Amino acid sequence: MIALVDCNNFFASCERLFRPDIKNLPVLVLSNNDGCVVARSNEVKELGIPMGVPYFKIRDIVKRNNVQCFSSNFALYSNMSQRILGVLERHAPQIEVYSIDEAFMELAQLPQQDFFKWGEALRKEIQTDIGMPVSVGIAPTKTLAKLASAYAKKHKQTCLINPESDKKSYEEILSQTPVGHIWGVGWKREPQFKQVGIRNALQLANVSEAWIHSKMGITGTRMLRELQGFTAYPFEEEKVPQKTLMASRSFGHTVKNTHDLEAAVATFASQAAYRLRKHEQAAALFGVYLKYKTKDGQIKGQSAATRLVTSTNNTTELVHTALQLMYELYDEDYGYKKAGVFANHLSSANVCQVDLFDAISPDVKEKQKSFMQAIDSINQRYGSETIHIGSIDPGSTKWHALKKRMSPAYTTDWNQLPELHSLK
DNA sequence: TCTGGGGTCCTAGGACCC
DNA sequence: TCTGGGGTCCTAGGACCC
Repeated sequence: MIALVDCNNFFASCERLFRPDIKNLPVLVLSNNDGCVVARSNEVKELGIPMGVPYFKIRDIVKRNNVQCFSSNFALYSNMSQRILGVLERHAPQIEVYSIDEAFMELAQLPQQDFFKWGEALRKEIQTDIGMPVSVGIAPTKTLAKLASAYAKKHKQTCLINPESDKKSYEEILSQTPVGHIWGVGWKREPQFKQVGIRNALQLANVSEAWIHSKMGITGTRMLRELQGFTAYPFEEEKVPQKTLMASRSFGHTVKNTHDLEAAVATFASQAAYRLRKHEQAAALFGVYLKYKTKDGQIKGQSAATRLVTSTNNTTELVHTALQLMYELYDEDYGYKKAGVFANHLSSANVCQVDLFDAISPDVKEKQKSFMQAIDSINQRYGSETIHIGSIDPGSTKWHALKKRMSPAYTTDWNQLPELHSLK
C-alpha cells in the first residue's frame, strides 16, 4: 500500500503559520509579479475565486471580503516543506517527494497494519508539530492514493481505498470522484470523456483497455490499470536526475535597453549555473528566451540556443554564452516583458565527456571548479548575491518582479525572525 | 494597464544507419 | 519488371502535473 500526504492549500497555510491574526480570514497567494492566484484558503474558494485567475480581475471581491493577499514567499514554503518531510521520515522509512507539498510513502514494511489509525496519527502530528493541515490517502496505487487524498481532504479524515478487500467503499469513492479530478485527466480530455457519458472515476475504471488505448495511447492504459488497483507507476524512492532546467522571470516593468536586459539574463544564467552545480550536473545545450511586445502591440517570444563544446556548469562560461545569444536576439524596437535561460541535455558533472580539442586544459578546469565552489560557499553564508558576475548591475532593478505583499522570511533569515512581545 | 514558473512523458515524422 | 526489414537519434508539438 502507498500513502499520499498532501498539504491543504499549502502556500496559503504557510502564510497563516506565523500570523494567528489571519487564522479565520480568507487568504490567497499570488504568483510571481503578483500576477495571478496560485493558492487559496477554503474561505477564498468559497468566495468563488478560481485558481489561476489574474489579480486585477478579482480586486473588487478581494476588497469587499477583506481577503489577505500575499506575494509568493518560496524561502518560507520550501523551509516548511523540509520540516514536514522531517515528520514523515519518523513514520515510514521510504518516501518519494513528489512536489513541494506532496509525498508518497511506501507502507509495505510497516509493522502497523491499521492504516487508518496510522494516517490519523501522522496527520495529527504534522498539525501539532508544524501547524500544517494535511490530507492522507492510502491505496495500492499512486493514482488511487491521489484520489483517496482528495476524498480525505473533503471529509477531513484519512481515506483508505482497497478494491480487493473493500470493493463497496472503492466503488463508492470512485463514483463520487468527477472524471476531471483523476490524476492524468486534464482540461482537454475531460470534455471528451463527458461527451461519451463518462462522468466519474468508477465509469472510467470500467472501460475496456482497447477503448482507452485508442483514445489516449499507453498513458491511458496505465491510468486505467492504476484505477483498477494494478501498479503502472511504481514507487520511486531514489531521486532521478533532472533532464532539463530553466530559470526565467516576467519583468516588473517593460525593459528597453540592453543594460537592464543584460543584468536580467546574466542573473538567470548565474542561477541556472548554481542550480546545475547544486545537483552536480552539467549542460550540453544552453539557450536564452525573450518575450516582448512589438511596436504594433503584439506579444511574441523568441529563443536561441547553442551547443556547448564541453558540458559545463561554470557561471562565467554560461553567462558569456547567454549574453551572446541575447545580443543575437535583441531588437531596440521591442519592449521586453520577460526573459529566461534554459539548459538541456544535462548529464552528471562528474562523468562529463571531454573534448579532444577543448581550448581549456584540464588543470585550468580544476581551478575553475574550485573557484566556483569558493563563490558558492561565500554566497551560501553571506547571501546569494554577495559575489556576483560583473554584468549584473545591482542598481539595475527595473526588471525585478513586483512583490508588494511579501511576508518576511520568518525561518531562513536572522534579520526577519518573528518578534514576540509580552503583554505584561 | 494588469495573466507564473517550473517540470515530465508520449507520439509522429524526418534523417540516418546496416 | 521486380525495390526489405530492422534499427537509432533528434525535434516539435501535445497533454499533463504542481
